[in-house]
Amino acid sequence: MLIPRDFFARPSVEVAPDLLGCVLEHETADGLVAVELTEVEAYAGRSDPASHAYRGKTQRNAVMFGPPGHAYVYFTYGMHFCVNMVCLGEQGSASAVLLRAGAIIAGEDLARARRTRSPVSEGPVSEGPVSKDRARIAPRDLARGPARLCQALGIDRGLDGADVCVAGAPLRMLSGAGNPARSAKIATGPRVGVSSAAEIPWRFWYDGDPTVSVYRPHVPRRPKLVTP
DNA sequence: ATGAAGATTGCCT
DNA sequence: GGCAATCTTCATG
Repeated sequence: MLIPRDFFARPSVEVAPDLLGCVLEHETADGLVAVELTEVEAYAGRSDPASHAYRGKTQRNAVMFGPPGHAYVYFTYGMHFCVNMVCLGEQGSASAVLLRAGAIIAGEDLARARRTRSPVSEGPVSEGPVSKDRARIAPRDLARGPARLCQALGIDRGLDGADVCVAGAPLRMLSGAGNPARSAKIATGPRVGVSSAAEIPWRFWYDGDPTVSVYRPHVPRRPKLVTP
């Protein structure tokens, strides 16, 4: 079932755990890919130093300041896209939930084809360079990580601002099967690297699920070496 | 105008 | 475990 907009009209920390088990579908000319969410992370917006919205509204994050139930897609590291669900749009809170990982439940072949191309290649799946031999990606790794999830679903900046609460829209969010056994195994934890509000559990995931991304501490790159 | 850092990933040793 | 790839955004001069 399509998720009603009211679902997203709450603080992101409340929405995040409820998104686990929900299904994000993207339908294109190439076909349909559906992902059941297994890991998400909440961002509080203006009050959150780690949020893109912390320093106010810009062209890039404008969608976060809009109504809930829309996708905020951003480009990072020169090659990756990540997708968020905008929550509580009113009051300029600009909160959102980052979709970090999921399990492919439909369109696995298409997802694998997309994941086999170079990260930022545009256009039809039938084109674009195939990088080395990534043809045999394990199913659990197809959408394991925020950028991988976007690539598997074929999400790019063109979907920034897309409404996921409209039936028949290319990108839509469906409610999950409501598996109680699974819901009971939701793990939470603080985000690493953010000192403020560390007491709030920002990350939510299905404990033990193989598609949950592995934590890799962020290492700032050393400054570019200047040649004399 | 210019530069540094980034809600990451894949490949290298 | 380390580092390159690659470019947009934001802050500063």
